[in-house]
Amino acid sequence: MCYNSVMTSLFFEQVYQAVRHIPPGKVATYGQIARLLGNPRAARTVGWALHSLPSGSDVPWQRVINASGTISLDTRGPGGAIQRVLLEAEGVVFDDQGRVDLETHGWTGLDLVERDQVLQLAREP
DNA sequence: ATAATGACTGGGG
DNA sequence: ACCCCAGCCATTA
Repeated sequence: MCYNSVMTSLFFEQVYQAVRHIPPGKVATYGQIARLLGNPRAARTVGWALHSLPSGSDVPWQRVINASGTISLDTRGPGGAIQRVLLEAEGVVFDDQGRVDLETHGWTGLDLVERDQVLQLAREP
């Protein structure tokens, strides 16, 4: 529940738990995570949660991209470049326009039982 | 309590 | 298919 002495909110914890379930080589959408947590319109907040992650966390933040299949961070800058490298190292393929085929690499999500476990985990780590 | 802040989205043009 | 924009919403200051 604590990251670098910083207490995070329940919603942020739920986001982190959900993202931890995305397997290597797969990607999820900000909106997809938001819907999974029962807050379908909190996509921006999901981005904010990942934004506030400390470096060195065990959350595979790189596996979350936008609904267009592209990396939201500026891919010309260091952050976006790192995200792309990390994903490619997991086998994720980018087309010539920097897009990921969500049909191929999109995470199918959790079943209901796992979803409840995620929510529960976030509540009581 | 109020206002600002994003690693977002869906729809319209 | 691409660009623009209004709507969104948990967190911060």
